[in-house]
Amino acid sequence: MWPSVFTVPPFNYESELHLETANAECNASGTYLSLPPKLKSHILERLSEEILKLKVYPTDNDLNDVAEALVKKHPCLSEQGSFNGCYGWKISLKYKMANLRSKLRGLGCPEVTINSLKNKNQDKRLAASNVKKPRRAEVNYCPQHPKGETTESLEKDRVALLSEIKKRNNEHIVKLKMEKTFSYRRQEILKGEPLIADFKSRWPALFTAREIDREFHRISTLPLLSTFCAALDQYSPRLMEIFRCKGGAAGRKIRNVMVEISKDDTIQTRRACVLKYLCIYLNEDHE
DNA sequence: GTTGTCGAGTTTTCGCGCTA
DNA sequence: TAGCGCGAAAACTCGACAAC
Repeated sequence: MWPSVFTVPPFNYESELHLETANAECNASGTYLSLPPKLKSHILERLSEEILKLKVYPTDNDLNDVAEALVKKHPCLSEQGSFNGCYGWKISLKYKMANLRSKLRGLGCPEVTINSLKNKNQDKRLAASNVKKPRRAEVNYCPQHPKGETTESLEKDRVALLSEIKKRNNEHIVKLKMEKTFSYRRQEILKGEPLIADFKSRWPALFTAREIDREFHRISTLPLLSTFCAALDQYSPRLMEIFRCKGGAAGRKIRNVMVEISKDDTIQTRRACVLKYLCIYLNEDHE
């Protein structure tokens, strides 16, 4: 997750010494540092390393955060003539990240190679078209294959999974193979954008409650069920208020089902009922 | 309609090592 | 020490799409 306040990383000894002296001079006499290219290059390099730990595609606001944090920590780096003192830094970071992505693309980093022109559909082979990047909470968006594995070897594991899933008491093996083939599955989804029915026939093992929970965890590093239930519990009182205010046929239906809670007000019943009311509220089949 | 962003490619700048 | 070539990094351009 992008931090609310970006922490500027420490630079190498030489650069820190340079900045320390320049900051002292800036505080004493208000003179800003005339930046040597080598120092600028090192600063951009270190900042881009830190940004890369969080995002391959930082937004304009993200880069603004970084630039602001930089001039806040090192006032001598403020730019005269810039409306906020760091606009030039933001632009340089933007270039730096774009060049870094080009470098990573050349090295085969999957998260950026999926957006290279040669990996786009022929009819939409345009740079800005359909750029795939992690959405909120997607930590392992497009991971690399495990060491020593290739697309071909993982395809063999996928085929093996089709028979493994049919065996009894074989959950452990299925779990291991699903774990192993995660990167392959992600790349298949992101590159191929398959239809759900096709994907389901290729990966039937994924469509079980346990494996969906695990897959969610692999992508977001969060446990799906407990995260969901915690949020459900948090919003339940407010949802109940909304349901009570609902009028019409849906309102009557909800009030009929509400009797269940009065009979057995445990946490499980309450959760089940809130989900049921939500279905009715949204005019969907709660059964 | 405007602004920002993308990948790819190009140009510019800079530093380094070598040589005379 | 100046001049040169080279490579890496930074900066820029392009033509398009996407988001607001």
